[in-house]
Amino acid sequence: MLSGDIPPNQTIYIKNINENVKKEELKRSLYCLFSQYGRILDVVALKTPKLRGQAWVVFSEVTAASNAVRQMQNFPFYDKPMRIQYAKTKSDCVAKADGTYVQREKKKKQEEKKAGRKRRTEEAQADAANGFVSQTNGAAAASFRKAGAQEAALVPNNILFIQNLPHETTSNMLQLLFQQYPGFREVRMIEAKPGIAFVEFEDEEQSSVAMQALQGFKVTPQNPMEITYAKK
DNA sequence: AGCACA
Repeated sequence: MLSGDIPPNQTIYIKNINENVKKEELKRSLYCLFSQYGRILDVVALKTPKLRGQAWVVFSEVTAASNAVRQMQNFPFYDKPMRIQYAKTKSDCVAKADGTYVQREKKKKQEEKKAGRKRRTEEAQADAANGFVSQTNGAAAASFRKAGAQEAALVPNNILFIQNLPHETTSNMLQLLFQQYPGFREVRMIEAKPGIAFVEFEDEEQSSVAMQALQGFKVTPQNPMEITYAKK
């Protein structure tokens, strides 16, 4: 296994990230890219010498992390294939949620105490969760798997590409949804290609906000919107 | 290659 002996974790660790990408943009792009696998609780990225080129994405479910590790493995992200593993330790934000969080200073002492102890239950739960098979995949990953690793990287831009719409969707319906977000310009649909649409914003900041807000929005119960950035 | 939470 590429992920080695690291047990499943609801947080994924990503390395080989293009170091030229600014921290805030990186976080936003990771959020957009991985939100198709489930609810994201946090994205951590530091640009310190030791930590640049790496990031952590914290999911609310281990299953989401497992799908992300498998399906986004080697995804060309800003021209570099992502290398994804489970994180080695629990993220602070989940420790805070489950009540096990301790301050960074106290943590040292606690490490020594629990050195002999095992964490069987936690690992067993994670393994069980890991057994599930993925069901829904977002558009970016789908086209990535079809096209293979030579596919262009997903680059944030001001135009969103919407898929999985019911065929009866009209541009007016989409406009109602997207115009509530600042910077909205227009919806474009192509008669010959039902089920998809392009939504243009003034800039990539604003398109990203709308993407995050409406990602997975269920137009019908069977039609969660799959939103990616349009190819340039 | 590199596993943190400023």
